[in-house]
Amino acid sequence: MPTDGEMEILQILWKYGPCTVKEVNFLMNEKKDVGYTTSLKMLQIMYEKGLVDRQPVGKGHRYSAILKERQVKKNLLRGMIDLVFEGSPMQMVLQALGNYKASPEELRDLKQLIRDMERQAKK
Amino acid sequence: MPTDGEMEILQILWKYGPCTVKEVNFLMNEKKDVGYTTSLKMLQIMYEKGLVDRQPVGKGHRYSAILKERQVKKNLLRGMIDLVFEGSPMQMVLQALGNYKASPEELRDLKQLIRDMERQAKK
DNA sequence: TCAAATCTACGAAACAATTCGTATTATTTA
DNA sequence: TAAATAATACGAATTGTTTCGTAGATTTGA
Repeated sequence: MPTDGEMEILQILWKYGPCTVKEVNFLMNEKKDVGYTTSLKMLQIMYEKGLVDRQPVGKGHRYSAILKERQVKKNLLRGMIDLVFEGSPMQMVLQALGNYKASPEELRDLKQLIRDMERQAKK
Repeated sequence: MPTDGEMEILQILWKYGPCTVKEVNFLMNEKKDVGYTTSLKMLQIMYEKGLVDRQPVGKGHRYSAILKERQVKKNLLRGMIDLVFEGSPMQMVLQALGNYKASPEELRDLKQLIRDMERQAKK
């Protein structure tokens, strides 16, 4: 499971596709100050862990995420639900949506989702 | 912000109220093997951090959570939403509820919540 | 009373995450 | 070609978490 720091890098790779260290470091610095070698080291460690792949490009490398965004987020969510919300997704959802002001579009999406869930439940 | 290990203890304190180290340790061991001194040390560190309070009871202590369950869970959720779901609660909710089979009661709660949200939106 | 148990303090080991300095090698460019 | 730049490797410092061992103090109960 990726750490928080690794998640930041994964987000970048998912959003922008395969990147060089330089690019990753540049994008990282939009959120916080990080030295080049720090970004490099993170990518190297993530490579050892099998979190990212890399292709030689010129003399350097271009790193890309291996894990699927959807899968990772699902797992992280699962972990949080188990640890914090007694294994109940619904409890988390209720918590997340309490005092959240949704836009009309979001409400529409949400209602659509509920219709889907009701259809599921009938089966 | 509590670590995962600290969360496990907080969950116990929230659920059962103020506990002695012995009680905490016993309840911890329902989930995983932990030595008594480990539980003690965690509680001591949490006490130093101000995560728990304690009252002397007999020769020992009885520890209680200081942080409010609701507030902590809200913050953890906030962190996950920012880190993983681009700051969008709705994105997380949609992810959490996709392929989740809700019970009729849960669906009822959810629909009620949406009605509340719509009323909110009108204001 | 004295042995067992209970509770606590202290410290340290083990591990992992994060950060960066320095050195090496290769490449570009002036 | 020599100097600047770029990419990498390596290692180490720092910090935090989790886990226990050991030892001291206190209480209990046989």
